[in-house]
Amino acid sequence: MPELPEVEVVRRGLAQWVVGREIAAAEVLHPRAIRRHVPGADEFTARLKGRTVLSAERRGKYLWLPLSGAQEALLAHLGMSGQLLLVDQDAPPEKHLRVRLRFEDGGADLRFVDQRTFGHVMLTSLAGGVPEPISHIAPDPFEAAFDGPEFARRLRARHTEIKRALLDQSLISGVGNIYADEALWIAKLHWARPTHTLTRPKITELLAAVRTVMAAALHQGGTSFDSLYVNVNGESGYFDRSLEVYGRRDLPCSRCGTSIRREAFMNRSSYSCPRCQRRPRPAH
DNA sequence: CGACTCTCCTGGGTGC
DNA sequence: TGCACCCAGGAGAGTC
Repeated sequence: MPELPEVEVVRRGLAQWVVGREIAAAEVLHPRAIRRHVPGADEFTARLKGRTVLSAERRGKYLWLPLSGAQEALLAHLGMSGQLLLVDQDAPPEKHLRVRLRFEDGGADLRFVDQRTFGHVMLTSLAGGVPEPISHIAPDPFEAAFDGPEFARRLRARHTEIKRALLDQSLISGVGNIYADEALWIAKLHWARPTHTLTRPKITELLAAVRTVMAAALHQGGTSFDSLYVNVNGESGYFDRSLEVYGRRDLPCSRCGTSIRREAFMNRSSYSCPRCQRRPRPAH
């Protein structure tokens, strides 16, 4: 489940191994992978041919590669299971290979492999350096453009639960289910805490927790990827060791020893410590 | 427009 | 061994 740290690891790999190379050919092996590219597969491949990758950028969980020529970029979202792999061009196709880019230099392909097909790629215009389809996404907490006081103001104006707000990419981008649970545990907040009851200092504390947990994950992930393998892999578990609550149902809280609980939340799971993270009083 | 639910998808795990 | 079922979850579409 790639969130900001995992996507940043991929971005760094792309910056090192794909930037500066000219695309020779693109191939779409599954139409769903380019479902957001409205003009379709033929147009997608035609427009990519001959373009050179200029850089590798990221906002939240989105990645994009600005291209030579018009102000356009190849935009990618990894979804749940997406991987961007650098693979020898003669290597056999992966079982879930969706899109393949070949390069003029004859070096490794860039392959988009995605088992569950929640991810996608598309070719899109850039407006002020940001892909047009993600103009509604807020900056992520590691960007200079991220405005902490504005985030606090908007959060307090909402009438919803804090975890819903953390997962809302238009308020703050890059946070997913795993790091939301981890940050809430650090800040000792229950996921159902109403946003309008949070004080500004508490929001500052929570924001610091978000940055702490993501920076720690990035530090681990950034040291574990192979130079020729740009990978986001939910099963590798390379960040699992640092998790305090996510997936730790019935295991002891490292702060107080109480068993971690799992609760249903938005058709998924939320993990928390019943003692450190007290459920808010029901609204009435 | 805000708040919320539904939906897309595949494969691993579980219970009978 | 087979099969029905559940679960993982990001984010756009749709509803009220």
